[in-house]
Amino acid sequence: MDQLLALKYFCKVAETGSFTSAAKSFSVPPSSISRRVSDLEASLGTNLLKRSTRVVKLSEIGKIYFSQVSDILLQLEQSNESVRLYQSTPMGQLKISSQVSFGEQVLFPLLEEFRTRYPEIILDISLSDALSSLSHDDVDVAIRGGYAPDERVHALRLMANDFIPVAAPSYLRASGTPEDGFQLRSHQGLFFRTPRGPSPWLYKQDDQWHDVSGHPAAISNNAQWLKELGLAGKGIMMAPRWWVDPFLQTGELVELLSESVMSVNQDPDLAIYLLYQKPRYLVPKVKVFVDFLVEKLMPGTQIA
Amino acid sequence: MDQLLALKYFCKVAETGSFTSAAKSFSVPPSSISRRVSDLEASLGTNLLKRSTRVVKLSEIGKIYFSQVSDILLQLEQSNESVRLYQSTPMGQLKISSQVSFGEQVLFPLLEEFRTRYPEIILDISLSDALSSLSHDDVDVAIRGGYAPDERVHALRLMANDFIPVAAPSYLRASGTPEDGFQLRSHQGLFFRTPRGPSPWLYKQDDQWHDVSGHPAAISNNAQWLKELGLAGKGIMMAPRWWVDPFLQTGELVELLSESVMSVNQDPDLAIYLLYQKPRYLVPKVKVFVDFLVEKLMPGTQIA
DNA sequence: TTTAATTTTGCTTATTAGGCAAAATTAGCT
DNA sequence: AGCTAATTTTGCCTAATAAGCAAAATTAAA
Repeated sequence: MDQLLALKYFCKVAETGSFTSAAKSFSVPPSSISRRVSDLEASLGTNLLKRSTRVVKLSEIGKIYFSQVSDILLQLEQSNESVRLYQSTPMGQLKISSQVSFGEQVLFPLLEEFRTRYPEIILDISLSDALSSLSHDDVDVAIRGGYAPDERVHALRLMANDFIPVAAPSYLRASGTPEDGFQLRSHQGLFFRTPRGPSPWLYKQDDQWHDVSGHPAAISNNAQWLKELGLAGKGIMMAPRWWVDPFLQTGELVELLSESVMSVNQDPDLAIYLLYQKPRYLVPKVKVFVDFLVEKLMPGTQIA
Repeated sequence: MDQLLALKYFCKVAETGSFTSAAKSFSVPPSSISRRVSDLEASLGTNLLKRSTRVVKLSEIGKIYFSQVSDILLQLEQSNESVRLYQSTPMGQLKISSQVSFGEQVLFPLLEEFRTRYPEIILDISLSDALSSLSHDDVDVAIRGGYAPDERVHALRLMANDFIPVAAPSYLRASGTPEDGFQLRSHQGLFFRTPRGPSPWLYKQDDQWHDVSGHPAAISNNAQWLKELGLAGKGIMMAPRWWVDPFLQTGELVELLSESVMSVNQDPDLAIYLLYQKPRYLVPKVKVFVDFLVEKLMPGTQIA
């Protein structure tokens, strides 16, 4: 028996005092109402209504049951409504995981505008360079360098992630400016350690990749420290263009070998990806965040 | 969709963290659980669960919905339980309607025991000689003189209701003791007025009924006043034997023409009936009251 | 990478609600 | 008091939907 339906029918009969009018408001024949209410009474083993052809009144226990059940139905309707609200307006906790450096340099400056635009969204940002799969961790969206992972996940290419060799003018004055990729091997290197180990310096010549990593002067997973070392002229470092761009502008760092093809990875399409789960029903808070990042970082782009 | 079933399934999945275990506890195949929960999610347009083959976790809105819904289900179960309690133990308001004289003389002395035996029943006694049909008035049981009415009503014969002519010794000394039914016509009469008019005195001779009503000395629907007049020797009165029995014992009233067949009604089976509705599901409070009256007034009798 | 537990899907069967018409019930009218 | 008309209930059929089973898909863990 569809008990909830029976309860709705019963309450309507109790409210209107008539099976016929209840039937009208549900657009079903009166016989349906009669049967459902009878079933309900049978399942409870009680008479909820005192029937007579003209007037339908509640029995003593029917009155009690009605007052409780009508309240319960109201609560249920409110719960359903709150879910619909959640699905129609951006709200709730939005858990974002991002690479440390991207988060610090790109993401954080944007978030204040996001927060004022969607005050009902509570941001929960985790910066980490450990790659966390969306499914395991309790994360709504993740921002990662690399390439598109499995298919259950939307991957949106936010921006290129080309690595270029850079050094401070002071270093170049002291150690010389490399004119060729292979010369890098004799230089001091500041290496970023990924979870898969220190990123090598790769140099492409005649469709062949060559490891041209210099002498490690420092290795760290903390990009900020490496940047400080680089600015202090302690060595050459391979860094994403977007990350060192401010220093290239001021001349605090200089791009090396701009004519050559350099990378830290043999995959040609290194990029920053925005990853989010692809559920049957997309949650507004996620959608507006994705839209927001597209708007800010990929102007003029349509999301798929 | 049976939404309530879906909600129960969903809550069980949320509690156990597994479709399979939920399926076991409902003894249905896991596919049923899966489908019902999917339907529920579709009807709400949301993902309540984050599924992965090993672990099923609640989504953000799923957590909220679950906490609300599980409470609602609990409330509903409590309401159902309270109905079952009502159907299994005597409780609630018991509305009794009775003839005035029967109520005063027979019923009231019994009720204190009933009240102590069933403290959860709140008695609501209406004494009236107007015959109220059970269906119209909000009455659980009615006690009426007469004979069995329609079939939707249980009629239990509580006791005989033979009317006998009585008078005070003082009256008989002053006006003489009638030796024959027809002599009553020359006597002073104290008449009880029923809703259908004053009750006549009927005398049966040779299978023929004769109206032998005396001169009306007083007519009233108030039996108490008539009784006082009778005790004061103001006339003869036709009264139920059970009503005047205490005075016959003390000699304050004397039965007349005990050899003759007298009545106030041509129906032979005048009796006091206990009437109560015959619903599909008998309510305990009514049942125990009926049983109680049978026990007290009809010792050794089985109720039908 | 393979394995094994779990969920989902495709199909059929069984159950249950809807729908219509006729019968039964009864409040109100004359 | 009997009749009328509105209402509820019942019988029977159809349509919708949940259950049941097996196979496929998925994925956490070994």
